[in-house]
Amino acid sequence: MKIGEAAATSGCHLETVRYYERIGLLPKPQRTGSGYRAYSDDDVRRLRFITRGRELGFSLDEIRSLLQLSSDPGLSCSEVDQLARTHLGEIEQRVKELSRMAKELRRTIVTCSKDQRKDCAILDALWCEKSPTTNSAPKPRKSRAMTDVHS
Amino acid sequence: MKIGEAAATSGCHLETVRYYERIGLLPKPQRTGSGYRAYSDDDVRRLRFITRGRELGFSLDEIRSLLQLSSDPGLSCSEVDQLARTHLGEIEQRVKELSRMAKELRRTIVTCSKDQRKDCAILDALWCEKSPTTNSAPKPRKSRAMTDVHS
DNA sequence: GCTTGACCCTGTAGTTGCTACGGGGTTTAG
DNA sequence: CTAAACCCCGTAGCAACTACAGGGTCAAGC
Repeated sequence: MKIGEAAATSGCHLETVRYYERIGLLPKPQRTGSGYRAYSDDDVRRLRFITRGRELGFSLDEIRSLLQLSSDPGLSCSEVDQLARTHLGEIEQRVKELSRMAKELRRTIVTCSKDQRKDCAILDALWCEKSPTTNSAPKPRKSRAMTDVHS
Repeated sequence: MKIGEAAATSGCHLETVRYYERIGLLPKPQRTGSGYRAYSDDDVRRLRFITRGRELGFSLDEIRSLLQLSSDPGLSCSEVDQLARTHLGEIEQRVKELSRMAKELRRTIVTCSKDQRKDCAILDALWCEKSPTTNSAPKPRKSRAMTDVHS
């Protein structure tokens, strides 16, 4: 199977397949006499493993670990489980953050569309003086002025 | 105000401030006699605008638009509103995708922890033969074999 | 006066996960 | 025999930073 077909059947971009090979996620495939990549069924399965992992939001590094764990005859299911749980936690965290964002945006958009004149609630929300959560300036060392501004 | 303080009060990394200047999101600030950046209150407000925008998930390009709309005396609130609504839609989409991922992962993790032996449900899910949604191979053009594999 | 350390400067390269390009070679249908 | 469709390689680009290396500045303490 040539690269184009391998890419199509595993649902990823042709250049992505070469990229996975370049970073060592996919083994270097056989070559035809004219230098074309020739993928075995196993290669394609591995590629599908990767794309499915990506669909589930695993990073390429995590997928690398999963592949390694998978090939380990010592069968370390608990490590796989741990990796998946950690990853799930991260996704849930991200969902929470995005939901918070969405909520705030929705709120702002609603109040904005009420008064469609002079003041825009969305811009106001962005310009607002609310100080960022926790941050101290780096000890201004008795910062005497800064009067010598030029140009 | 020097860069370190400006960064701290607006809640972003010092190098990020320089980055925003480099890409033209933040105007080039005044300089002290010794070449240090000297930020005005307006500069810092603008920086805060940017960081707040980022917190709401706007891209730097979107923030650039918001800043431009904001400075427009012709007051085009509807454009701001449109941008925010589009952005909200994207965030909601992302939340949906991530929630789907999380759901599938949770399902897989649960079934995996049941049988903590030979077969790992998580790896199985990744190795599974389920073909990717919609994808046709690129017309194998009667692809005659590929028998000439070498090396 | 001199050192120490915190701060600042510039420019460049790295990160993740691709995607796109230029400039070529190969294969096969018509 | 030509044109289209496929493949090769290497490099550069994207977003949005972050992290150096290799220097300069400045105030305080000894």
